[in-house]
This record gives sequence, structure tokens and C-alpha cells, in this order.
Amino acid sequence: MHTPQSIIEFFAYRMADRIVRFLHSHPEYELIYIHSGWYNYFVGVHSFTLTEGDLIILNGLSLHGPMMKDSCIRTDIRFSEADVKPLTTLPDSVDLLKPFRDFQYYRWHLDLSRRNEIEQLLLNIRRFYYVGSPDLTSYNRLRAALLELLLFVYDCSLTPMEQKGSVPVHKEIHVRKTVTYIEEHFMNDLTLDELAEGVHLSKFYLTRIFKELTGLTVFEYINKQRIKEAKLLFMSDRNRTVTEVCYKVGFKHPPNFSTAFKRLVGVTPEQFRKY
DNA sequence: CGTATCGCGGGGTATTACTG
DNA sequence: CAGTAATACCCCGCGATACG
Repeated sequence: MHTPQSIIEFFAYRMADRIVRFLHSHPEYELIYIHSGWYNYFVGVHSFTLTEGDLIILNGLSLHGPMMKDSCIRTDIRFSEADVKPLTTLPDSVDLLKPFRDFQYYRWHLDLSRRNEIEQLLLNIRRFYYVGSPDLTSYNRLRAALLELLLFVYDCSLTPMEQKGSVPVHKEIHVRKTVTYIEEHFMNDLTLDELAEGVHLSKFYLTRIFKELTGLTVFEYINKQRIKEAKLLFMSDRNRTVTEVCYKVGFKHPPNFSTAFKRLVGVTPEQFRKY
């Protein structure tokens, strides 16, 4: 199984296993490319057969997954909006995440030259993808590789596409807004009341649909983002103290921070820092 | 001084009932 | 089906304390 990564949440290159995963959803965006074979896939109320050369991107929140044990080789990438957002803040940047945000999914059947291109891009990500604690250079090279892939996807989205999923329903829009709000505010003190007010929903309804669509409670997700940010801070400067990072990422008490960090990462903050 | 562990109390979550 | 209200209970945040 994978360990949570800093920029890419999940990466499986040329996976050939036939394990049927249950229909699932998550707050991260997802991209799947079919290298060969075929794959019956289900998103929301839509189902279709993906074949060699197909590229599909998902907003992640709609229930999705394979329908049966199919024979195909595919690459699967998941990443969160927060990690990619910094890449879109340069002057004259395109809105990289727009294709992911606007619909439940986009799907393309790529021509030969585009297939060659994406094979190279995925290979490049594989080269810099790491498991465990990376150094900052690897992190940056991986980020650059992901940026290239997303630009490729953006480029594809400008041409007519094979299939385009219907726009997300209300719940998905609410949860996506919540995810965005969390990613912009998790460094600060963030209460459920503020959050609910920020996205104009009652906290009762908000917590319910969030759990329903993502499988996580709001606070599980907030902590996940905070710990991810903490890992980055330690990577960029090993001399930062645990306490300093604790406050920077929005935890108010170092003991909580240590406990949460250990639960999610597997080692204590101090051990991670010295690694 | 910085960090980890523990027990307790309150806040957040899950649940159910309800409205339009 | 979208959204609100009420409530019981669990878990997280908190402070105290221990440890290196």
C-alpha cells in the first residue's frame, strides 16, 4: 500500500492488478490513463468502457470505480487542490484545475502523438515519485513533472472531447467549496461554525454531506491537511522545531500535534524531522 | 527547554426526527 | 431531496506531568 505523499496523494504506475475496488469517493482530484486493455468504469450515474489510449479525469467526489475484474494496464494519480494551487499563481497562469472542477469527469480518447506524450509525462512522474521522506529537490522535480502533466490535460480540454460528465450536483458543489475553504484557512484557527458560515450552510448539514461524499469527517480532513503542511515545513528546513511547526500549521497545542502527526504519518514529528 | 504521554471535560459528530 | 433542530455520546483538545 502507498504512504501519504506530499504533492501526489496516490500514484500507481502501470498497475495491472484485477482487484475490484468498491465504489468510492474522496476530496482529491484523480486522473487515470489506460495504457492497454479495457476497463469498465462507473462515475455517478454514468458507466462506460475505457480502452487503450483513454484518459479520464475525475473531480473525486462523485462515487466512482471499476465495475468488474477487467484486464488492463493503467496509471492512476490522485492529488489535492491545495498542493496544485500554488502552481497556478504565477502571472499569466492558466486555470489548471478548471477541467477537474467543472464536471464530474472529462474523458478523451487520445490520438497517437498525444499517447506518446502522456506516456513520457507519466514516466517522468514515476522517475521523481518517492515513497517515504523525500528531499526538497525531489519534491520540486516531482511538482514540476505534475505541472507538465496538468498542462497537458488543460491543453486537451481546449479541444473537443469524447465525453463530458454532467455538472456536479448541489452536494458536490457544497463539499468542493468546503474543501477549498479548508485548504485556504487550515493554517488558522478554524471552527466548524466559521466553516459553515464561510460556505453558507448549517454545520449539521455540512458535516453530514462532507462525510457522505468524502468518507472523512471535516476535522479528519483539516488535520490531514495540517499534517501534510507540517511535513513540507520540516522538509524545507530541518531546523524548525516541532513546536514552531505545530503553531504554523494551525495546531494550538504541541501535544495534540505530536499525537495527530504520529497517528497519520507513523512516526513522531521529531523523528520525521531528524530523518 | 523541547517533546511525549495521560486522564479528564467540553466540543464536534453521528443520529434521528422534522419541515417544506 | 435539501436543509434545520435537538440530543446522546464519543473523541479531540486541553492542561498537568514526565522525560531526555
